[in-house]
Amino acid sequence: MSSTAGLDRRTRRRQETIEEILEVAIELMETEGVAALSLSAVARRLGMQPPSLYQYFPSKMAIYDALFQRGNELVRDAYRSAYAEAGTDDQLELNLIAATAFCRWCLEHQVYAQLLFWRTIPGFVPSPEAFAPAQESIQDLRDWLQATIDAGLLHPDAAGDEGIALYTSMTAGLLSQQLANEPDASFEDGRFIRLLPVVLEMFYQRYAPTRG
Amino acid sequence: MSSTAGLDRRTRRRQETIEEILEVAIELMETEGVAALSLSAVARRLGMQPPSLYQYFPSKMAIYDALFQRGNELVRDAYRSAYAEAGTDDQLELNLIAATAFCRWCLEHQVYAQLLFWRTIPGFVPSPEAFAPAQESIQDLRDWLQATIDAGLLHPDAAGDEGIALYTSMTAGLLSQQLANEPDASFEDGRFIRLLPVVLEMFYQRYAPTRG
DNA sequence: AGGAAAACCTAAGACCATTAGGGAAGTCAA
DNA sequence: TTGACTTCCCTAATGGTCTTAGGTTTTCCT
Repeated sequence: MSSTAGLDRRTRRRQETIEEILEVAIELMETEGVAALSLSAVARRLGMQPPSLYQYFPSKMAIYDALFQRGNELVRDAYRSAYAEAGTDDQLELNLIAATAFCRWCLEHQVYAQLLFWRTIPGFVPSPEAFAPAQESIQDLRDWLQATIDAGLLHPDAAGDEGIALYTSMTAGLLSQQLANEPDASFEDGRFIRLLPVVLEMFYQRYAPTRG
Repeated sequence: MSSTAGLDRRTRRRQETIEEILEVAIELMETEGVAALSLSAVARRLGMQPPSLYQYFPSKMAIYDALFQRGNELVRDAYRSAYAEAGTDDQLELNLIAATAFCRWCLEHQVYAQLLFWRTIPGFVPSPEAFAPAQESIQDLRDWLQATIDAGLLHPDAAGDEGIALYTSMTAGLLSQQLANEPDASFEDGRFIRLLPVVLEMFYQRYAPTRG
């Protein structure tokens, strides 16, 4: 027992350090810019020497990768809990609630959003593991659209490839414009992001159940 | 005359060097990534020492700024000539032609697109001069939408702030998704960008002239 | 041809990521 | 408790980055 307890303690401390590194990395990216992350600055803030970080991550890209995965998990958790806690059975309203939670999270975590959806870090390619939760999110969206179709509120094409591409493009477009042109606006006041209900409405119009 | 001719020659050579620097910078960004631009690499390819570049640009950010301005001018020229050369009077078709030219140019000049629409270079803020042509483009869009309204094909709200925000967000969304997820696809095959006529159609639906 | 200006250089400072290798501390088994 | 092993963190060093300072060479006009 004591042997595993010791091991646990060690791995727990290690895990804590890893968390700290990621946390500091996010903070620095918030002030300096996502692509301007400096391992030296991270080490400095942790009271370490830069090479010590290599005990925890094999490279700077590995830190980006860990954050990519974490961000995907966090945003997924965010919209899933919003969805789960919604007090309604209206599938259309549920979609809006989930989309709102998703976009709100992105605005409140712009560093993650940049990492996840723009992928502009030179040389960074997310690993399959890090990418997995993103595919989960796509599947969630597909499931919800399918549920909306099953409820007779959308045309079956809405959950097809074109529907998904349209849905993600329209929401990503609002986010993209908001982040690039008015990053400091709130979710409510943002000139672009406040159009989220509008674009969903447009999507519903295009995939109205009676269509075709 | 010879005095001004000599001066011209000198300034012309200088201008040529500036062009070369910008050209090489774009090429390097295409292969290495936009944020990974290295002045040393630019100098190397030009057969110069890095400090010599400071004769032409006061900083790396100034190069980004020049490219930001140039990109805005180039994309503006691209959609304007497509618009001018279109052999139709149908305002809706003209809009599609201009939007297509715009998006196609962005796909063919992804480095510029990243610089112009995502603005993820840490520390880079475009100067007012560099930003001016971008505002011109917004004005062009507004003018065209207004022309479409005047032709009785759109509701007056289409050229309002919400209309513009919607229009730019929807096209930017397609571009954003295409660039991030499928950057190598052609304009015709791109899973996202090929939906451009679809989103324009949705826009027309929302701002149908009979609405309200 | 002389003088000014532009173009380019070297040297240096202050950063950066990363590798190599060593020492100190914690942990485990005997 | 002691010896061994692992983890953690360090210093030193390599080779890269942007940028400034200051000097030299080339170009050009009078």
